Amino acid sequence: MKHGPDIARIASLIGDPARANILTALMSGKALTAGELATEAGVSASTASSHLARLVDGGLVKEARQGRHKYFALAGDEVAQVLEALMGFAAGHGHLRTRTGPKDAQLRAARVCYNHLAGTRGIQLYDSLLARNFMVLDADTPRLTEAGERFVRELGVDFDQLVKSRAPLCRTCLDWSARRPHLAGSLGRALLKRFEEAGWAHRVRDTRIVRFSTDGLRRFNHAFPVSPDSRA
Amino acid sequence: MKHGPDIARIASLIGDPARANILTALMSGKALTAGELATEAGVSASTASSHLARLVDGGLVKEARQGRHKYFALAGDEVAQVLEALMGFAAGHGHLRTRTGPKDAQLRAARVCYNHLAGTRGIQLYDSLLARNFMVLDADTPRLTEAGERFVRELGVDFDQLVKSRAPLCRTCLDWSARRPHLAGSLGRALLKRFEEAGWAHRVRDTRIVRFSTDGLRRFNHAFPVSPDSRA
DNA sequence: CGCACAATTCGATCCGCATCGAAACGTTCG
DNA sequence: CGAACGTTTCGATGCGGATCGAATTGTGCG
Repeated sequence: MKHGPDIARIASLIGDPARANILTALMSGKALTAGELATEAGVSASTASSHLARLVDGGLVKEARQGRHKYFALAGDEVAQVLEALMGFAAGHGHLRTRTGPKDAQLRAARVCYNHLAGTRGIQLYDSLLARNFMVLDADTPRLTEAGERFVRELGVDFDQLVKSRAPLCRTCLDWSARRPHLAGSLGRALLKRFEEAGWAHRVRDTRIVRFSTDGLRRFNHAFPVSPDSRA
Repeated sequence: MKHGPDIARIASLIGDPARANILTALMSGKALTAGELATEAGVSASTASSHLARLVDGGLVKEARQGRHKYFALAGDEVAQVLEALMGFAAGHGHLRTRTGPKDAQLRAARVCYNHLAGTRGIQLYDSLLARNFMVLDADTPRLTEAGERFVRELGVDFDQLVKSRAPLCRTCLDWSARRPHLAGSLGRALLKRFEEAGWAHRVRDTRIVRFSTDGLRRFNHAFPVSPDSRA
């Protein structure tokens, strides 16, 4: 009866409201302290501590002590993927959203998925790279072509640095609202960082929203064009 | 604090061992009766009934009364995707597999993911369609080209029937063991059905394993060739 | 019509665990 | 060293919900 892996164990970890709030908060990609997570989840410090211990034990969250605080972050891209998958389903089939505020529109447009760009802009980036053969899917996970390497170098990404770290360069991640893949992996991270450095966009404090400036958006559209019919 | 959708609600539904077993059983794609699911989950009939009611209420499972039994099935492809995502993570980070039996190897090779082909063979199929431009990713979800349409017609798929139903033709689904996309959607379903009809493969009773005959595998490899280096 | 079987409802039980406050521990800073 | 603060441990409390058996409803078959 019990073939597949122990899915109940980790689902029940996500299943508690307090822990779910913690994980959702960590989707911002930033490492947060135990105290911050406690207020974020709306529970006392002690309960939050207990929850965090369990999350770490379950492999969902990584901890790093720094002075007298302890910082927590998601254990990896894979955890973010699971959470996005859950959000994707819950968004459609959950009891209809209380009220779709303006925040939701912004989240759908561009947001950070753990540490890379997701939402409409994230999909645009992914599609554009594929359409112009800067990235191909032929055999393995998405793979950057030589032309693609030149391209990201021109954008100002420190490519040598990326290659040095062993982490996988390209990865796909399923999108939250539209059910479409976008670019994760260390390249996804690096690109988002680059956009921020270049002043194209900045994260809105305490949210996962990524706001593009009008000028930054123009440059982004120029760098990552898509065929007109797939514009969202 | 509480932006994103209600992920805790549905995660907690999956989080109970009995319900997780039920859902895993339903990943076979077959509709099962309440009684079968009860024994499968290892609980009494009454508790299973209660669980099933909750799963239906949560939108994870669909029910269909037929005579004096009630058949249950997963509510849709999206649910299967969430479950596969969870399995993918749990497989890696769960307490190391009790013992990797021969069944696991077969599951990794070829299995049914709700209703389409997954595992090494599923990935092979997906990659092959892309590599030969029978399918392209350019803008929207993967899309069958004209050449691809001819190709699947030659394989004996009733394509007109597929187009008539409104269900999306192509969809990607993240793989369980290797973290790679494979083909879901109505075309994915139809292809798996075709393989079974043609005698290339058959499902092993009461499992998600798909076993190819030696001759069937030869034909499959011929129909869906891949570049040698990506053979798994 | 009445028996057999599938599924559900009901009531009762019981365990897990989320939660908190207070106290203990560790670190930083004055 | 001592005070302030962040974090964790401990003990106690209470609630939700998983579970079962028995009784009930509903369906098919003889």
